Amino acid sequence: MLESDEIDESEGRPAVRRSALYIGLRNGILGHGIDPGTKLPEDELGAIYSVSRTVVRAALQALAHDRLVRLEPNRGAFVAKPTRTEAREVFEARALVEPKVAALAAGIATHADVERLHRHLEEEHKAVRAGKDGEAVMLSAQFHVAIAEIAGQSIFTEMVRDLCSRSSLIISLYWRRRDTICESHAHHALVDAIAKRSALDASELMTSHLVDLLSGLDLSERQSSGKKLADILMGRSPARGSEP
Amino acid sequence: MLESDEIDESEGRPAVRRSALYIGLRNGILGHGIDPGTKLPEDELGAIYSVSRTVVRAALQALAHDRLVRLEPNRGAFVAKPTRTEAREVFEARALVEPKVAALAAGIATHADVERLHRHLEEEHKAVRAGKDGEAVMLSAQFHVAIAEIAGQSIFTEMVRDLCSRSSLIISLYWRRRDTICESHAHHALVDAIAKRSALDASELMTSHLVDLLSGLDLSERQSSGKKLADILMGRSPARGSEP
DNA sequence: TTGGCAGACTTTGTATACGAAACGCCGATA
DNA sequence: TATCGGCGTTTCGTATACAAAGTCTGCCAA
Repeated sequence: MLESDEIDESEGRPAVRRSALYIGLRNGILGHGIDPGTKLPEDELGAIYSVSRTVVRAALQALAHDRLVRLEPNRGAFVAKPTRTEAREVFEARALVEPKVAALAAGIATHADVERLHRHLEEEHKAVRAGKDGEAVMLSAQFHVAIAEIAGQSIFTEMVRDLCSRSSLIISLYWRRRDTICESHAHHALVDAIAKRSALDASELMTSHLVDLLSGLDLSERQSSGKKLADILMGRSPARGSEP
Repeated sequence: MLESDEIDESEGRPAVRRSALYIGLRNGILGHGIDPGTKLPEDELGAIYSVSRTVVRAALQALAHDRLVRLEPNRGAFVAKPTRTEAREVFEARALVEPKVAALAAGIATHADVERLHRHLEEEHKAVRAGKDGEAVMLSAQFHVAIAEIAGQSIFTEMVRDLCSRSSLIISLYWRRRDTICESHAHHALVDAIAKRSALDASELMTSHLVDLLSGLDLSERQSSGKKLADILMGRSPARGSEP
């Protein structure tokens, strides 16, 4: 509820207009209420939110730039379906950016910042215990963004926000059953390192946390046969490993 | 002007529609035909390109997401004016991302890739010799993007593209007179390192090249008194209360 | 002369309307 | 019976129209 606002009302970007539709749709996708690949017809969305197609299109375009929806010319909008390759690339980018950001954050975090992270952790725990999986993933992403905000580098914050958004989508697609507890544990350790102002620890913990996250994903090339076939026929990414 | 297309027709992003207006405006800003801070009225742009305000708004929104224009609610669109802080952050981000990207590129560059870079270098030289300053900066940015494309990581490519766009704007704002030759020299050395498949060299050369670029900028807080004053009065914290 | 106010003008924000392209259905034909 | 082509429906793309917010100018009063 209240955190819906916090996602986008972060102090970093004052100028960009974000309609209620944008926020709602974004939370819907990130909270896994809407499956990847789902079509998002303009009329329908306009009817739901009682706005005209004009504003729907604007929101859709913004979401498309965030890579959360895919705009196909003359076809419409669909919630994005990152490929495994994209997924790997996203995590490779995170592995580069986030340890650096964590180190920066550890270097300048105030007591209030640490307090804030602790509160966030609390919420995460609550969501996990309540079994609200989608919300937990969303809060987890917000945790990473929160660290970036502490680091105080707006460009890095943007990057992390973007990458975490996509990661949420990726997780909803490629997550294989595994214990979520370990993640919360990693977050705790991270906060401790930041509280201790240990940049090195924070950096290394972030690295291993991301490796851990990635290892929880099923990014092997096979899996659902129909999808692969469709991809090949469409000409999207035919080259890499062929599946018998 | 054939390169105008190449900027945005890169193979990385097939779905996003980019109107002629978007491309034209982008090139106008990046090529320094339009000064930062300039207002971009919807009607005027629509008249120039013979399109309705609908498509103008879409292009403006896309540009805003690229941080090339700034959208002020009920005020209109202005070409962005990065602050010195933002400028520093952009280059800090580049310092993190681009050496990594250069190393990746060096690791997998084909002969054709190196050839392409050489051709690009040639164009850069031509632009510099012709005294086309704006075009030279634009080509320089494209060079960095080209390296990212060779690296073959679409997320990194996006990042570099974004950061280079902003850098063009930053350079047009904060560049202090200095020799441009050194830059071309750095690019040459970079290509050589990539041709030799030396990831370490490429990484280090990129780092020093970026440091060099940054040192060519005047990012000190004072500088031209008039502009500074205007900045303070306009952007920072306008004295809310009435003047005694 | 200066400060404040009210009006018109300009520019943006949103809605609606119309044209175009794509998809699906159905019948005709080999 | 399977395939191909035409037609209708649906949805998107663009233009235009109207409403709201902001800005500027000119006037009046202190």
